[in-house]
Amino acid sequence: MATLGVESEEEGGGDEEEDEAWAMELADAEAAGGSQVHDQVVPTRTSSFRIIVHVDLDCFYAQVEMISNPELKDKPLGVQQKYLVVTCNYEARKLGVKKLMTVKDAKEKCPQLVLVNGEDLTRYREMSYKVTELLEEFSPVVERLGFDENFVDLTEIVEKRLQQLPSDELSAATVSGHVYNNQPVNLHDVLHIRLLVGSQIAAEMREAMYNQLGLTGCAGVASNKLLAKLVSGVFKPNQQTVLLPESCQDLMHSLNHIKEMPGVGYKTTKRLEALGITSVHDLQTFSSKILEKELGISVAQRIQKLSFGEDNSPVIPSGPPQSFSEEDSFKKCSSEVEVRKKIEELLTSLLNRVCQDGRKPHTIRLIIRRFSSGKLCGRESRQCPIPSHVIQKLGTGSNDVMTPMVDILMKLFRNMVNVKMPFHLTLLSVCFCNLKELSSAKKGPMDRYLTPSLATTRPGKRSFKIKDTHMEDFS
DNA sequence: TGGGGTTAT
DNA sequence: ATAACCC
Repeated sequence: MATLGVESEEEGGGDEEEDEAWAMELADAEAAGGSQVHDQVVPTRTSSFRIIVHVDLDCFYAQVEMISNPELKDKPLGVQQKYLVVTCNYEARKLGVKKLMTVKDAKEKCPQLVLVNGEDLTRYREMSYKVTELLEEFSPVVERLGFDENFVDLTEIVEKRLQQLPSDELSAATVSGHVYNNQPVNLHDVLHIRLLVGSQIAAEMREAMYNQLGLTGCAGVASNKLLAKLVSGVFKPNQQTVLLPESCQDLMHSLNHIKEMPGVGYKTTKRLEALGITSVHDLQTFSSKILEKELGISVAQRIQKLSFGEDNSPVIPSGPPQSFSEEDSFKKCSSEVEVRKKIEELLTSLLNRVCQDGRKPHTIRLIIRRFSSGKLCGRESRQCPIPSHVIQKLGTGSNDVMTPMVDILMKLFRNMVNVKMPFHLTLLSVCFCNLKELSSAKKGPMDRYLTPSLATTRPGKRSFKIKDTHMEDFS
């Protein structure tokens, strides 16, 4: 349990109280201090100040494409999905192409634009996990955000490096990359020193990414995830920036609109605007009570703290994915025959992926989007458990697992859509989730005998706090 | 407007 | 099962 630089000690104290103290510290960034309780030294963290790095690859899909085909390197390149240029390299950006521009607009802006199709994510996904695995070598605490971003909690390795560093070398310590605001580093300030060491590790990470994978990216180093993420984007392609605590408010106020705050999405932005809140300063100074009544206590308290640059959310190791899904969107799909055909395509790719992963999904889900329906993003889904005899066949490759799966999905489909009435779909997606290490036989005491020591819940994921309720197959 | 992902309710 | 968030 000794993460985050806690000197764990076993004084025969109750585990339960230790867990409480631990959870408290996670929840409250200010709860530091060498509190002495009952003449027993409670894990005294020097401070609860963490060192977090956010690593953000430059135009990731475009980079992968340029590695696949080096002839694209010096040309303006866009990656296309359906009618959209989802990302593009910096050559293309110079010529006015933006992310998520329609192909039509992009070609108008930049007739020389070279387009490659990026609807198949396989190579991007594979490269993405190579990056995460490389970062995990520095510290196992790596959280993925999409395919091209990772957070790493550097607190522990920074401590280790400082302990190994002779004091005469400390005065020669230098920051790697930019310092936000050009703020001077104070070598007598322990927090500055720790961030500075963090910046050096960030530089090593970027070097390793380039040398081993050929990828460039940005990094931001700060005391929490929010700040690390915001500061990583300050100097943009292939550079890094560290934020010193004194410049935190400057960074927050550099945002021109609350919608630029990670954690404040489309819906919340609209509701905040309705309250007259548009800037970070507006949000900081708005009545907490009214905000809580308007957005609910949870969202209100979280985003208002975010507006001050406060974020106590831990870096949660992502581990292997929780789900695998494949989508296809189209102008029109309106017959059962077409639906079955699309489902078979999606399933073919998914079965390959699930087979490679090794774990077994115990739940399958079908997602659709109907035409028009006014709603943006109006999706509907149905899910059900995968029958155990089908699960068993999953790894074995040869047997026909396709047919029973398609049958299940078509039943889910008919449960959602009345096929006797006309319908018009614009998207189909299939998702495998509820992944388990082994297809555990039904249940009962024998199970523990046959598959010893294989926990069904993921280690690392909220391992504290959850009391380990033993849940049996639910979906 | 894509093709993915996550957690909370 | 949906809704919010992230890329």
